[in-house]
Amino acid sequence: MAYSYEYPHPAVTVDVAVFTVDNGALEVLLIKRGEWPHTGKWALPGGFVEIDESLKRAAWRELREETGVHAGYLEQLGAFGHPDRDPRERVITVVYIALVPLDRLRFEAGSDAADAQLFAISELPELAFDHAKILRRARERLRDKLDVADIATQLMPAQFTLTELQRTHETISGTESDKRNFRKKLKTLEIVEPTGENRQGGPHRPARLYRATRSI
Amino acid sequence: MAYSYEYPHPAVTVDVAVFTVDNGALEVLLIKRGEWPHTGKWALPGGFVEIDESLKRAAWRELREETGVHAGYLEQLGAFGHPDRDPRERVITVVYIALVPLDRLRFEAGSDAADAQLFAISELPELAFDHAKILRRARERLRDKLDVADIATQLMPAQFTLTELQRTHETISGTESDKRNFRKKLKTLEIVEPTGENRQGGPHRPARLYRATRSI
DNA sequence: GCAAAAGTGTTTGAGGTACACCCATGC
DNA sequence: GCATGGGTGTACCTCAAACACTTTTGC
Repeated sequence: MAYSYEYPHPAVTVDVAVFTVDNGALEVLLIKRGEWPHTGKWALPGGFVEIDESLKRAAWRELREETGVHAGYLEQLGAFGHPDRDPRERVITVVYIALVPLDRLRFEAGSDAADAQLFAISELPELAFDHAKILRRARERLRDKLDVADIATQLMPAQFTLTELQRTHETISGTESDKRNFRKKLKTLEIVEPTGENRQGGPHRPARLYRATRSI
Repeated sequence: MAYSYEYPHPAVTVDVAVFTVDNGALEVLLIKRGEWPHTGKWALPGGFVEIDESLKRAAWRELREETGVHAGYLEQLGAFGHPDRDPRERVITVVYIALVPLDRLRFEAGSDAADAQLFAISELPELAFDHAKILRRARERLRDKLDVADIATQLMPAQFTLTELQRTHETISGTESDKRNFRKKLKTLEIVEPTGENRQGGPHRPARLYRATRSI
């Protein structure tokens, strides 16, 4: 008990909602808790903020520890601090949203590797703490802020079909769009370009593969 | 030194950016600091989060203490936690944005009343801590999220002229709009209605006064 | 040959933008 | 009577939405 203060201080953590896309479906990385409280439930990866570490740096550290990723999209969602969200002590958490293409995710490398798993955002398991509420807010944030260009550059794997891009956009925005209108819009935006390769995905015409144009 | 922890804990504060509109100009409430650090500089009103108090509740408390206001628009901007933003100890602050019509502001009633003052957002004084950065982010948030309906219902006084509403919208959005187009848009939105009164403001035709329609 | 997804243009309507003059008042 | 801001309508253009058929493959 080495650290004393005149007034009570809360603990501060960062939690990271790592989103990715698999086959047009939006997924989030969760860790199965091995300790009390909420043993056996799933939770966002996270941990305590070091005393001389900025919030964003702490978020990067957590992201790197859990996924091996050390670059990409990382944005603060906000602070969550209901007094009894954690039964151990008063814990205020600052939540970040990370977007990582599936083919750059290496969540087996994390320390809690055995119990890390991707879940479709539409089929979440029972979540620890207030993480269900946090994920609802994270999803709202994605819906409001993420446009097709962000999805193509930040969230899709290196190569993808236009239908996969459209499915992802529909999942995130919560709306359906017309195939021809969607592709027409992509032409004017100039955010994707064909790779020249095709992908065969079943008993039908092969789909042309695209990549995000690296502008910036 | 009554409160001890096994690991170092940061202090957590809430700061509130209280915005209002005076005569079409966007203003923010600042408090002149009387103590070290940053003595004499201006700062956002704020204070420590009580150990059993939610973040939002702490923001309401600060808002009430400084302005007497206990209802209206209050939204979290985010957490700011650079390790040396405060020389006393590690302090992480959670910032809230409040919108208060000028005619409901009673900032004389606050405890630090003598040194509370409204400043036009375009003419800020030297600010304490990282509050200049915080206010830039707050302004961006208002620009991105606040539409004309929000301005009319949350930020304008009980009665206002359409030109004042337009000036405020232009200040917040950072764009200029055409008078006729602006008023045409207001008609389709149905967010304001005439009060029947006029206001004389100089050597010209009197302006009709409007109020926000209360349609929740 | 048939099931299954890929790919491809045109028409229409709504909403945003550009633009100029008369009105009521104080001095 | 003149300076000052208040108040009003039309034409055009851009962009989003609606809409159907042919192509390529596996079985």
